[in-house]
Amino acid sequence: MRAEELKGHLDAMLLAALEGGPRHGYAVIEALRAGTGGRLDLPTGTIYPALRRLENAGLIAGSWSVVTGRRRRYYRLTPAGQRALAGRRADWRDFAATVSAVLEGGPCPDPA
Amino acid sequence: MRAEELKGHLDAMLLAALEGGPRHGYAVIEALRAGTGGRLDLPTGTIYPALRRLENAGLIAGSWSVVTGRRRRYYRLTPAGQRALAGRRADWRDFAATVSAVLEGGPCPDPA
DNA sequence: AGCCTATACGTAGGGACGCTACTTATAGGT
DNA sequence: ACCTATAAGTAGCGTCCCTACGTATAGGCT
Repeated sequence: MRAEELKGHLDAMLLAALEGGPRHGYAVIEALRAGTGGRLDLPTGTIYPALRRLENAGLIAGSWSVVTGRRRRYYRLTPAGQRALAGRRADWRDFAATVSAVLEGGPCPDPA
Repeated sequence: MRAEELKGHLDAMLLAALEGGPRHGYAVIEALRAGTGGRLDLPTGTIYPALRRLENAGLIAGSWSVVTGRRRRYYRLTPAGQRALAGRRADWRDFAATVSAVLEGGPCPDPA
């Protein structure tokens, strides 16, 4: 997975990863890795700033808790986040259809 | 189409737009617009630098010509560009499958 | 003649974003 | 004592697409 490909689609996947219930950052990484058969293995330097960004945007809400001595920050989707997720899903479908039309569609005939 | 979504996928679409034969920049814009039903309407400030980038990378080759008094730069795929296009197509399929698995797949069950 | 639009190419600068590399800290196994 | 897994975070970097602008010709309209 090339890095540039991901740009603009990470937020949608993070929101989707939180759709099934609150998760902390490390668990999000593992959920995405497991959910994609290992194809998506994001570094912490990608995840943690992205979660902060989503939190600042009001799409997710975080809270600290301590489990077996380790501090964890659990994030849950806010109502705005659920709406954003629905929008991002629609965006993705539209985007995927557009790119597929160009890449998978036959070569554009020369209009000349 | 949000801007960030496109990142990393433009090159593949430009290569695909040139697969049917040489085209100049302005014609590439129109071909992509027509091929996607107007969903992809890229500004010239996106296309021209991108074509330069692909040319510098050796994936396309450009040559000037003059048609009805207007100068045009026609680009054609190089053999390396054809190989790159095949690779990018495979990348796209893999990427699309990965994102779809996360967004369209059911919510990841809580392992707890 | 004067003006506007379409055609056609280009650059400069900026904003957004994900990654690399590094730091801090606890739990548990060898 | 050491190493790995778990868990969170930051600083700085590089890439990339877009906005805004500049240049020029062809052709239609008034």
